[in-house]
Amino acid sequence: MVKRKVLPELTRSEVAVLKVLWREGELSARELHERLPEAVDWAYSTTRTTMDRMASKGLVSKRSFHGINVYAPRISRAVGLASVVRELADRVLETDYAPVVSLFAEANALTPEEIEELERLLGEES
Amino acid sequence: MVKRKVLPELTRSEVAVLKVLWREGELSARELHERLPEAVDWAYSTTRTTMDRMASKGLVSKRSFHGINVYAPRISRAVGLASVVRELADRVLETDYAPVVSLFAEANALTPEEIEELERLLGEES
DNA sequence: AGTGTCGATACTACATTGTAGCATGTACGT
DNA sequence: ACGTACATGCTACAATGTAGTATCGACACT
Repeated sequence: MVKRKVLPELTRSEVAVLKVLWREGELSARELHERLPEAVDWAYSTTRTTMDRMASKGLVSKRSFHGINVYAPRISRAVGLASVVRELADRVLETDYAPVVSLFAEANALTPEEIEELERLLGEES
Repeated sequence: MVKRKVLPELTRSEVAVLKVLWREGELSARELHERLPEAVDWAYSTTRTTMDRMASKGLVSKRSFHGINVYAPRISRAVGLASVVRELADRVLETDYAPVVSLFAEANALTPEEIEELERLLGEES
């Protein structure tokens, strides 16, 4: 039995949000919105909608803290980035995971443990 | 004046289709459908819809040849890949274009000319 | 010649994602 | 007690993802 790897399929928007949460931890919608990179030029309400949908899907947790909602990632960086790596390697580059993992490892400053998990998640192929 | 670089924003589906067309040239919907990579697991009608929408947007040309429609790319590999590189570098990795371009150059076996154009399109930053 | 089959086309349909606005509620300063 | 700031829940609409149906022409068969 293959124990199907259920790496989530992340949209571009979801990756953008998760990246902030991985870096900063639990945040309110407003805080997250302000920390989104420049390239993500959303209206605040767009951030809100995106985060609520992500909460419905289980990608982030949502809890009320003294009246305001705070969100935290529910998938690890390794899992999230593995998903992006797989998508890129399989559908765009059609190449091995290895060089893509290297690029991500450098750019996202992954720890050795994260890199290891990432490779494990990808099925340690090549 | 900055001569706004109008690299198109390509969806994942569009990239998948373009990749086939860049490799094979002009194809009918059926031919293209059969040549899509395994990872793209569409019904034939999905391929049709996607291609027609791409034709409407000007990403591919569509002409009737002896009764059947054939499609050809309207943007070069350099332009298409530059678009993907930019998206990846800006929104996911938040890093320079250079290492990403390298990865793409290798995986997609770009010619030196294409690499050059790609870098030019990205604004030869770092 | 009439008819069934096959592939191609045009058209329609519905869910998800991208993007954003509005109405309402609550805390806080004055 | 009241206005001002945000926060929240809801609604909306366009683009994209994904796919089905109706129709039509070419060709084989009877």
